[in-house]
Amino acid sequence: MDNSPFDLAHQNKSIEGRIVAALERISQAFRVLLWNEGKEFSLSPIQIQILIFLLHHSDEKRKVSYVADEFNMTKATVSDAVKSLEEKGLIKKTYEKRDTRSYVMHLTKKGHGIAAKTSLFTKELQMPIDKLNSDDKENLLLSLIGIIQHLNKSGIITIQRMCVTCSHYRPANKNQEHFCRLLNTSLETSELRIDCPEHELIVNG
Amino acid sequence: MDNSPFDLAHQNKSIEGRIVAALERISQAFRVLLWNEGKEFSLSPIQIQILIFLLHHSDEKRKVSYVADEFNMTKATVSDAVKSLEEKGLIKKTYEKRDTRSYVMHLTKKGHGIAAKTSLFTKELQMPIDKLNSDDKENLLLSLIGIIQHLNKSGIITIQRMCVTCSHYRPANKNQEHFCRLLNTSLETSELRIDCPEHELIVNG
DNA sequence: TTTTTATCGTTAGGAATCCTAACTATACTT
DNA sequence: AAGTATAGTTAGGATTCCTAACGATAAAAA
Repeated sequence: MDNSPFDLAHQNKSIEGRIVAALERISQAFRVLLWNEGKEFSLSPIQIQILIFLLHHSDEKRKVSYVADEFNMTKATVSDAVKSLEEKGLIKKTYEKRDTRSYVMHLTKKGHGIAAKTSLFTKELQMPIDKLNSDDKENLLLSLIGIIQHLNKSGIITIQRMCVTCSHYRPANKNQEHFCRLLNTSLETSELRIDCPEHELIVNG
Repeated sequence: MDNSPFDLAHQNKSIEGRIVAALERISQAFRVLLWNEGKEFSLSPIQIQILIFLLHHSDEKRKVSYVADEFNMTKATVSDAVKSLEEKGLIKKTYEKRDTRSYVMHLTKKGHGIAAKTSLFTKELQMPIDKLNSDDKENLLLSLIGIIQHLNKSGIITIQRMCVTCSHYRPANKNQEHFCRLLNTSLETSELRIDCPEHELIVNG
């Protein structure tokens, strides 16, 4: 049991354990940044996240169920937050004829303004990344993509829209580049997307 | 304004923006993992985090104020969680003679057991990291350390105990290795710590 | 067509998060 | 001895986040 890859000593003393610890610290930072940003506009973290999400995603994703999956929360939780955002006049609900059970959320002018401002909440994280050299950035991105992919496979992150899980994507082999069959172009490593609007999940069958 | 490093297009289209997006996803995963883990033992995320923290840190850090700083929360929030942990019989408070205002938290046997189990909640993150090659791991660790260092400088993360902010540490230059003056040994990149018990903050002046 | 089943979102109830502000008690300063 | 700083608590409040039960609509099966 002592040399199990997951024993405590290992978690603390191995480089893998340190990387996890570092990621944990950074994820704390996100929470802090989100909280700070929230204070300025009297918004909760989830409320801000929803606003920002609406800024960048298309109608079929602007629904309670999708957002709930996106943020790994229940519909009830999202419903609460949406209610609050509506009362504050930051979003509007638009019901469609073909299915009146659900609705699409839209940012109001005011909501759009706040979303645009708060979407910069990650700038403190971006600054040190800017300073890395190109190779380090590529390695970092690839490593993180690998981690997310695994988290996705094991069901911890239910939704994502990365190239590497997309049916349009063909992976890089030796002497070969990443390729997107939808755009019909090869992709640099630095162009691999984390959140592609055209993402289509690979279906096993 | 369009070419500002922080405009929206940049955040989405640059590699830096993608790295941030990836980190954001991973930080969501931490929340999910913590929540899942919590369900098993009827513990909230912060309660688990405190238990795990107690598992690895010395007496002078096992106090409400320190833990509050560690997790970037107010003392009130920590006080609540501690109260709950005490009621559940997972920790005990030990008052010291020299200062009866504060106390040191100790894990009970039961608390220790749960802490040990829940401390493995990051194993899903560790698995994909294990698969990276050594160079990638080192680069990843270094990149993350740089990010944390910046977050620390700008006051977002108040406490950390990394080599690179320690008074015992001498940085690597060309042809030179990282060095710890306390241990009096050079350090491999893979040995750089994120949470060193001997950490002493560099004091300017 | 009618019934059943599935899906969309809401509400209700509850424990916990997380804050600010005011408070008690102890310790340190002068 | 008085004033100031620090440790932790409590109270009050908005929000998070859950589960469970609930209406309403839509899709599938009978």
